[in-house]
Amino acid sequence: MKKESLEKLNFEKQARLFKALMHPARLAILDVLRYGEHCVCHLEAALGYRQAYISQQLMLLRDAGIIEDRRNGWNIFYRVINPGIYTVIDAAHQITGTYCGSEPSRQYEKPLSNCPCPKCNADKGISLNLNKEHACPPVEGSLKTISIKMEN
Amino acid sequence: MKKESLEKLNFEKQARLFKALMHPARLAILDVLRYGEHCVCHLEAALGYRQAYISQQLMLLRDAGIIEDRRNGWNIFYRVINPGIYTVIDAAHQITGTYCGSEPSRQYEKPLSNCPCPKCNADKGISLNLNKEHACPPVEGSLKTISIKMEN
DNA sequence: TTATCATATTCACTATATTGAATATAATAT
DNA sequence: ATATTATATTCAATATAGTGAATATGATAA
Repeated sequence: MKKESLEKLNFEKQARLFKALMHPARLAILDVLRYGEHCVCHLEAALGYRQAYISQQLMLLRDAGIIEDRRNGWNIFYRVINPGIYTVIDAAHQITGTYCGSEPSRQYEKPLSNCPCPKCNADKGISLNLNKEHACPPVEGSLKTISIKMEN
Repeated sequence: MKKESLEKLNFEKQARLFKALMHPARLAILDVLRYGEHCVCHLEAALGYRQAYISQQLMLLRDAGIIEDRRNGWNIFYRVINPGIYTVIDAAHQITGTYCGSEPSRQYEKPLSNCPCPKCNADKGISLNLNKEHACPPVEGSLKTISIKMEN
């Protein structure tokens, strides 16, 4: 393939990634998933969107190759495939002037009172049956991005 | 303002940034502008799009606060306001699998045979009258992004 | 098997983005 | 002034994205 058309393809690939990130609801979802997988009802409780709406946005993120899911009984847990997506998001945060210097919050990791998922009800004796391999957050700390000027 | 609605606003601000980046032609334009300002005819010659089309995309990038322009005689030179935008773009490149490890190219800094702008015709005795302050590229090397895991 | 729970999908409508064509503007040269 | 050059804007047609409402699926419990 010609170098020129290869480049155009690269820009299209990248544009598709940005297209997936260009919606506030999807950014909010990715914010909830920052420290590990969560089920749809957790996203529902955390963000206050309707279930069908969240499912639609999840479908889009899934089609874009950003998240994947696994079923565990009634619940379907979603998680980010490549934590590098938060490098992109944090770099954007630096430009828009938010999240500068301060750590993203872990607020969604705490159990939510209005969420029926096993993660939020572990203390109430509800069977968890969590797959340990996937229950671990993909990124343990927050990703901080720094820029380094390189020699040519 | 409530913390919750402030967060929603932040996501919207960020979404607008990604929206500006979600188009292949605009990514191609930003690629040309990586090492410094260029005029519209240079973008035209470099990318092969129609003039009006480029102007339209430039307007969008300008409205998004990503680029700014200055007039110099016949030519209007565009440049990136915040080079941090390339941190976002390069982080995306890492995810899509392009530009990995290899330096972005300076190909558009060389004079183009089919571009009538003063920068491309400096050797032919055409008056330059360049504003030195703006003629310098905003970023001298390429920005490489690395991720560091932080303690909580 | 039937009911229920969590989640996904489809459809239809509206809003927004893309893009070509035509035209306008602003600076310069004659 | 007028013509020319570089660039911007407007308009219109089309394509794509956003979103509510209704419905489907698939796992589990009774």
